[in-house]
Amino acid sequence: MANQSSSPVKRVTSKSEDTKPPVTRSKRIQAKSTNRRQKQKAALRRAILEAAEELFVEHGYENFSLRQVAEAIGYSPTTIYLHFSDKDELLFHIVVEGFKNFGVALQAGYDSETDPMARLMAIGRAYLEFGLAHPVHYRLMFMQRGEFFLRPAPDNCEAPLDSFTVLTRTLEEGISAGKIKPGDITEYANLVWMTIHGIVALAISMPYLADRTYAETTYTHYGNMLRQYLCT
Amino acid sequence: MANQSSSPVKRVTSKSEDTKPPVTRSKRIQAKSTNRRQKQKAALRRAILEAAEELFVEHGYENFSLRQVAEAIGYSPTTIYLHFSDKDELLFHIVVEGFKNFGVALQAGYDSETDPMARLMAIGRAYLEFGLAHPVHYRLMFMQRGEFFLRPAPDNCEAPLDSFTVLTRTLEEGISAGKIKPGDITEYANLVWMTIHGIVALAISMPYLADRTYAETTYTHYGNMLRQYLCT
DNA sequence: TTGACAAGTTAACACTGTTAAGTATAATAG
DNA sequence: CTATTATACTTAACAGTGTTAACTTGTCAA
Repeated sequence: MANQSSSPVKRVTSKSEDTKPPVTRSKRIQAKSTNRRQKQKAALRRAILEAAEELFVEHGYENFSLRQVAEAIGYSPTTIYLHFSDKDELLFHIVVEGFKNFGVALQAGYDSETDPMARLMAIGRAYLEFGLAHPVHYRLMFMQRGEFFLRPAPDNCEAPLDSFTVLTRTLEEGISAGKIKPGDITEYANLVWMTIHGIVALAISMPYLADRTYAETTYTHYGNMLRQYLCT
Repeated sequence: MANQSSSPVKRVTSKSEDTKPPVTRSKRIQAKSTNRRQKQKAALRRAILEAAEELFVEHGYENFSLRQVAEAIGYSPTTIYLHFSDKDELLFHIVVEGFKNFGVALQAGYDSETDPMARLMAIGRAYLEFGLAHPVHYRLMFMQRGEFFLRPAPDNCEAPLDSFTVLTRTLEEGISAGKIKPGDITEYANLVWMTIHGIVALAISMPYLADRTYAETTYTHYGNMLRQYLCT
């Protein structure tokens, strides 16, 4: 245990490479210390994000404040600025998280069927369900802060736009399989996206008028209309 | 000129009816005075509304403040509260004004054609143009404050919902004329509304992605799809 | 032990919507 | 003609917001 060289000869390992564990005790302590500090920092960052997510869903976009987040995690409001440049960056991370779940939901719709047109309808249904289940997220993602949509994702997260590749792929496969009329895939994707967005968006913005029942019946019409238009 | 009875006999006219001009000079002055004051009050109210409208369009929903309005009209912020109960009521009046223009635009679309299906498409086009021309209003009306949609209009203004009667009427006439497949008119109206809303809303929320060109091509598809679905 | 750096806090600025209290002026009553 | 009252409007304040600068405190390296 005390078999370590405590001689003043210091520079045993190169200073710029951390691949191998340091030799001296002080070096090891130092390494563990910085490691612990980094973990604490990451933990606090995650705590901020989780509290922000929760409070955002609870209070909505308009009534979501950094001071609430600070109070929730038991830190001073300015501490948040040590981890996020401003409120927008925090919101953007909520959006990225939302698109992650959104993409998974659409993919699950794709996976639930094998026929291209059935897949398309399943994706549409997944889209609808996501919007109705997470209205506050959906608002932020598609209605309030649309500029986030094209913003490059922070770190090895997929960009919001990537959530839609499953849609274009479905359309491609449908055309290739001869089940969907040949046509511009981007135009098709926009048509599908925008129309289903209308249903979801109005159901969210005017829940009393365009509630789930309305959304359902409209979705049925929407499905029939789309099938009639896209099917060969 | 001085031929007026200045005798102390006062109560010639009944006190509760203002239909006839008062007899004594003091009564006449009083009447004109209150009239002038009422006009001034109404003028200030209108000035507030106009300044609010302008600043709202200029700065958008998020950055629109009562203090800005007050500064624009040269009054203290609290003066606004003598004419409107709170910020929401001011916004609601902007919405009502927006729906007025919106209804006129849709009606103009209706009037521009005679065939029911052509009218439907003209209404859709008018809807699209309104949204693209007045994105800030459209946001407020359909995306940000959807709860205003069913709120009863203030005074002899038509309610927001009334703007859509032209749509249901067109569908009715189309079915009656045998040009549109029989079906539930409300469901048809919702289908038409929600899908066109999706196009407009995304064009507004993501102008860089779903710009006018995208909206145009999608609208073309939308029109064809709708025709195919609704036409007999 | 000293100096540098990191983490976090306090105080402040410029805003926001909104309310209560105060003021000056005009209309009315005696 | 004076006294009161109502009207129109303002000032000051409250509680809240995002954000910045300056300060304190603790940890580590030399």
